[in-house]
Amino acid sequence: MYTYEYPRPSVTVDIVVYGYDGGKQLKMLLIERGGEPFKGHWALPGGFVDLDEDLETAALRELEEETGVKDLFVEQLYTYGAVNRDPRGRVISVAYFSLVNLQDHPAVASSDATKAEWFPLNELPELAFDHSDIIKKANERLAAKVRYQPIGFELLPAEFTLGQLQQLYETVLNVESFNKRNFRTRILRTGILEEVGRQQNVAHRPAVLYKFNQETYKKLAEQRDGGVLRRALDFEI
Amino acid sequence: MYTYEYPRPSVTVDIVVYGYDGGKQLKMLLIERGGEPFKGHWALPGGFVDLDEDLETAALRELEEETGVKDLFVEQLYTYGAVNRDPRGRVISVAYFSLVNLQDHPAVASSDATKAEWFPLNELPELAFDHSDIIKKANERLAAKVRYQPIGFELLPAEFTLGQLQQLYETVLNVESFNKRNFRTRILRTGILEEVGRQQNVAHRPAVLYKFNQETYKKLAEQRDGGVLRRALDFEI
DNA sequence: TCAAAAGTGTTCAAGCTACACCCATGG
DNA sequence: CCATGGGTGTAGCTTGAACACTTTTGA
Repeated sequence: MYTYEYPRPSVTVDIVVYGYDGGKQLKMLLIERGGEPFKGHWALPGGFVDLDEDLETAALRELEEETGVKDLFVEQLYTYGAVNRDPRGRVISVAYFSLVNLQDHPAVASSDATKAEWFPLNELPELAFDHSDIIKKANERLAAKVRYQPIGFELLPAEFTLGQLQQLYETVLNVESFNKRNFRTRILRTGILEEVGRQQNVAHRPAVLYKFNQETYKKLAEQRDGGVLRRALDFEI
Repeated sequence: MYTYEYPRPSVTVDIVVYGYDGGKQLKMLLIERGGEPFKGHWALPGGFVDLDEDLETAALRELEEETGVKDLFVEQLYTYGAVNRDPRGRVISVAYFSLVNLQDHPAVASSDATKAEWFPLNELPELAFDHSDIIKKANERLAAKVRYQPIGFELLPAEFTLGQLQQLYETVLNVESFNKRNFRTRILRTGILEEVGRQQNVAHRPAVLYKFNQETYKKLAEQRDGGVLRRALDFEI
């Protein structure tokens, strides 16, 4: 038992993991809760933070314990602390956000306690706690992020075609289709893609395979953060 | 005394408040700590979250208690939870972010316990805890925010000239000077400014005074969030 | 030889940048 | 009448959007 002079909340982490398999839908990793509250409901992976581990460490640990998915980059999303968000008492949850490609992280371990599953984004079940709020915010973050960062780093396999990249963007931004010509021009102009070969055995003209050049990307990102603004003001209003 | 089956961290809030007075420097609101740890050091306003109040409520309450500043909009910034960030034990802090104009919030109450003061951003003292990390992140957020949101809503008095608005942007983005012509064109094109009069008694051609039109801004923001993208992809890299 | 997807050339309009210039006021 | 900051016209270039077209492969 642990005793304190003032009352303290519990602190948890929840992780929103998006997966992409090349199709027209992103997927999200959910678990079925094995215990109360919300037993039997689907929820985001997550759990209580140990006192001797950082928040991000806790997120990765819980994710692996509950779903078997590991070795991914997470980014903090938002912290949820409404007084009554958890029937067990005051629970403050730090939400994390991650992108993975399903080729690298297909295995979803079903431990004895929990069942884990990838759901298409437009077919999510009803969720426990305020997890649908968290997902809503994560969706907004993703849509914003895709505008200024090459999310393909994480969502696509190491080598991919421009067609796959375009399909991914159309999926994430939920648009019919970009103009192929313009998409290619813009992406290639950035210089963050590097040719690595050609497709084999496809029933059409084989596409050039590309990989992301992390170094070039970092240089460009530094320039941006260093104040070399392409436009003085954007007012993307 | 409060007893729990598992150990729990303490949870605090910290608030980064930027103030603007029309000059070439933004200011930040800091308090001098009256107790240990870091007694006598400067720090962000903040404190422990009560179990029956939301996080944002706690942030506003602590801010008013410590500095007398109230009635402002805050936005969540980031949550800091490194294991050893506080010598008192495991303390997780949810940081908030706010913009105010110093005309409306000049009074900085010095309660018996704490001293509060506005510091120019480039003359900040050494800070307690990991508060300089928090401020660094807040600065990044501010620089990003200014690109896509009219921060003048909060930082300027109700009526202002385009010259003042431009001075603000130059201050926040830390650039020498924008081209006046282009700045005016871009801002006015958005339609979020509304003429409300003219300057009086100035030793030069009196400028038109503007105010922000919140309604027009909301409409535009909804359009943007609703998917009407001005450009398909930005890659502001 | 056909279907399918990759990949290119080019036009037109919109937007950004830069520079030069005029305007109104108080001292 | 001048210093000061407000305010405007416009040329030249860059970028974005759109469309039509050619290329390469396996079946």
